Amino acid sequence: MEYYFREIEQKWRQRWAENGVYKVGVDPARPKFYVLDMFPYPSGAGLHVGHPLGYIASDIYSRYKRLRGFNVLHPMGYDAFGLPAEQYAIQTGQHPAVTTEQNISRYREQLDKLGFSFDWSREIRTCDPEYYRWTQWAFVKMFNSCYCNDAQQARPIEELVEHFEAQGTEGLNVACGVPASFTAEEWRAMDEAAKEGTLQNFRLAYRAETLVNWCPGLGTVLANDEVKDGLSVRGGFAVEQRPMTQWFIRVTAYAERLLAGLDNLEWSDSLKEIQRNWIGRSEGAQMFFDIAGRDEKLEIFTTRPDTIFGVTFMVVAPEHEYVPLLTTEQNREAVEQYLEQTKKRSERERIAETKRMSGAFTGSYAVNPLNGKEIPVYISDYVLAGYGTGAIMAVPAHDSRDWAFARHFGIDIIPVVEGGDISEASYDAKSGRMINSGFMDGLDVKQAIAAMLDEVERRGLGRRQVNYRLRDAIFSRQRYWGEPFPIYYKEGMARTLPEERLPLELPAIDDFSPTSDGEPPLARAGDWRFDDCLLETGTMPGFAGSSAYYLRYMDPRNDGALVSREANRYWRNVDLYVGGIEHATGHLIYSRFWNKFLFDLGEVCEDEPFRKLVNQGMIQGRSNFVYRVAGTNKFVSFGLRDGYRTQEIHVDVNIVSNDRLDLDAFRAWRPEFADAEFILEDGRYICGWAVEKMSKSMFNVVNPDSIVERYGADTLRMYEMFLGPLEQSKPWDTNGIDGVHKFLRRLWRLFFVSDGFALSDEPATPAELKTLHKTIKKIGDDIESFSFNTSVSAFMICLNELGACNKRAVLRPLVVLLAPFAPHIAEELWERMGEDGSVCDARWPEYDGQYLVEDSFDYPVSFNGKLRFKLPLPLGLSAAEIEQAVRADPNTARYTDGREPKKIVVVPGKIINVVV
RNA sequence: GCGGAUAUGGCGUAAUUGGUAGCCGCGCCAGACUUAGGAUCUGGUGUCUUGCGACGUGGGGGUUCGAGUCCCUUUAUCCGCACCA
Repeated sequence: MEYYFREIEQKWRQRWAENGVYKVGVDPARPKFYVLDMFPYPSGAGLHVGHPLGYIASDIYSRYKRLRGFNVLHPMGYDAFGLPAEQYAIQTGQHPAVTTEQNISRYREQLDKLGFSFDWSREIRTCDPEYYRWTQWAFVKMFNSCYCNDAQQARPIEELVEHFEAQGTEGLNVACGVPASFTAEEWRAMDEAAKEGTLQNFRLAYRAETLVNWCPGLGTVLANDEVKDGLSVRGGFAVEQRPMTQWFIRVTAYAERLLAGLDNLEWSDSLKEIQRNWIGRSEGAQMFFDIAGRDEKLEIFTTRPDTIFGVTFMVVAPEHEYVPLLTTEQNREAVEQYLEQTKKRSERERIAETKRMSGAFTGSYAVNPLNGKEIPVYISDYVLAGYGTGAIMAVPAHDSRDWAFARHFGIDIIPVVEGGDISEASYDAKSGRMINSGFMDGLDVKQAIAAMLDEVERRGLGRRQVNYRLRDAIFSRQRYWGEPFPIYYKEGMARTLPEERLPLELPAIDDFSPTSDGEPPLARAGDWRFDDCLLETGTMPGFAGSSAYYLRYMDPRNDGALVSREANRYWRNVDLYVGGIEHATGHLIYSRFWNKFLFDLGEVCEDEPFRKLVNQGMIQGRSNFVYRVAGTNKFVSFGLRDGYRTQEIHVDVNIVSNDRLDLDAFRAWRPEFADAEFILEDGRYICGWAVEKMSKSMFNVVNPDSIVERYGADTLRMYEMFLGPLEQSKPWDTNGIDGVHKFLRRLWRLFFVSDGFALSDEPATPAELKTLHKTIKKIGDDIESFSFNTSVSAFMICLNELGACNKRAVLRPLVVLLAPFAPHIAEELWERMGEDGSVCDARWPEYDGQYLVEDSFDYPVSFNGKLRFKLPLPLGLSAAEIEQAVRADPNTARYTDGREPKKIVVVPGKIINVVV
């Protein structure tokens, strides 16, 4: 009987849904396991064949865990707020809610065809008010919290106020934007607005004016992880730096915990490394330099305090607050000209011109605190306003940027570390002996750093300091399709909505572009007010909704809490998270922050959200080409194209199979090719190919629906796994899917005898048992280690070895093994075998070690490392006995020319090596 | 520039973690059944060589009885960060 996959798959999809086979709930009697996929943004283009890769892997793992007796939570939902829907709305006037809804149904339809074991009763959408209510709720909590550095924990803002009332900033160690210092009296003397202004400096969600990434193309600000190479990640529009007042989340308060927490996570080293670099911890010193003739001091940060004797100038960022103060009358014109010039340069140009040094002398001098020398202070945009203090001490001898600057402006270059040649380039050494450095002379760089740090603190020139590259997250977007802020403004002060007013729902508007005076679209809503006060018109960024969604899945319909204590204590956190590495510096940082914050509040019981994380590789496109003979409508096959002048044209990969073009389909593809003629090789037209990004314009997008239609979901699932290691990026190549499909068909046929379903109850032979148990062990080991590609191979090997076996004793366990990979066919066979219930609830077979043990072994015998022959010997011989057998073997005499071997190396069960 | 990863037949890949390199699949070749099939089954298929055999895991060197695997060095590709002081 033929393997009629279409009917089988449809039948089981329906059955699973009707019987709620994948519904789960809290069950203290069973161990839990939480498997999560990164939920998709439902884009208009629908799913392509690359999207399900991670979902298939996580589904296999979920089903496996379930067969192993775990209560598996495996939910799915949609990250439904976002820019593309809104951009589309601006163009077409269609409400984003409408298009999003349409896209979601399309996604659901596509996902349903793939046989996932999602518990859809737990579906969530970030744009659902019942969901984003809890995003807003968390934001209010952040607004009302600060971060105590001593306790390393978020604390209620009231505690901070109490502290101010009692002792001002005295003894305060709370994360803040700019250091503040005032007494209790001064605090009490402040009016409400001043107090609020002060508190903003400490709140975990706060408003501040700083330089932000403004994207005119999108009409909104963006967080650092949303900008790449000076362009917006979404849309690729230019981004500029602009001072604006925006909402921020004080992620930096958690920098140390975000860094330390990585150590205990089962994440790939490369992903951890990306996060470590993004957090960018560096140890060094904060130091103050006197400004000649002034009371103010210039504060800098350096990781190399040891090089202080090599400092020959100072540089401050163009945006530094001291620039007006430092600029003398004679230099005013030059400085202003430079400021003008840097302002005009876009972020992109600035990045592109990193090698060109530019700057201006301010006219002021700073004093080197160690040797009292006066050194000039410059401004230059190679110093960033946003990092450290926006000012540096420049050591041209040992820093390439400082060196280039010094060369350009003719400033002294004084070496302080021995061994480099500084005439042509700086000597950026991190070790070596100190010279020209007073008390540090002769010390190694490492010792010198320690010595200098002591000296700095002893003399009160500054102190040890840790700096982070991580910035606070810009949290507002001047857009419509996002979570509204639970914030209103009264007397110029931001206030949070009372909790009972949440969710604050998005108002209906019909024009999604900014207002004529540049206000965000929400300003168009007629009644965007609370208590007669204006509500915040910005909305939250994309990462807001995805930062705690894994918690909501635990208890998705709870209207009294984000997640109940009971559900949270049971499901705890995500045991396995599968998703793309592109979220390394965005979502995966923010949700860790969000979770830690909720942990501090006692709302959740785990400090880290995702215990183990697997990054599936990206699926690239594999394009096909035809070769048109120049100036004709003739197409020459790939192998013959060298004889012609040809033009390479992308051809739809869906009308190509194994690089062989379907000629009729090609003629029908586009009118211009209707009369195409072909120059064939061996009667076929062979296409060329290349690996490219999967995109419509390259005609290399493969839709999973078409594969499911042609081969079935089970084949697609297994083939995607068979393609290669899960974590590796690879092109989608449909060549070879036949092999997997053939496997399923062959397997199917084993269960039938002359077209009728029939299994033999004969006992299995030792050889069959050996194959079976080998496979059980292999599949189990492979799933545990996410080597799904090799497990698919193992199934095929198993089938090759079994031949025409149709014994229940062998095939029944095999069906269970197969169930995670190809659930539909497994379910069908399970039913036909007369088994009770769903194969989902079967027990994973245990392998029996006795069948894996060999009784003899063909020892490869090599002479001086070269394999010469194989010697079959029974297992269990001692090394000495094996050596005896080798000496006695006539072959040995042949390869040693009759001489005694010098040495015989025996690795029992592996190899024998004879050294002659 | 800094950090991370990868490199194996015509192609995707595998290798018990230092022990017979190339499992499994695609493709290709041959055959069987058949005769419009892009179906099914069987066998073969790293390179060179008529053969014996030699060579072979990006290149070069090393450790070892033995290296795809470990060490040094180098090249190429991909990813992340990027004037981060």
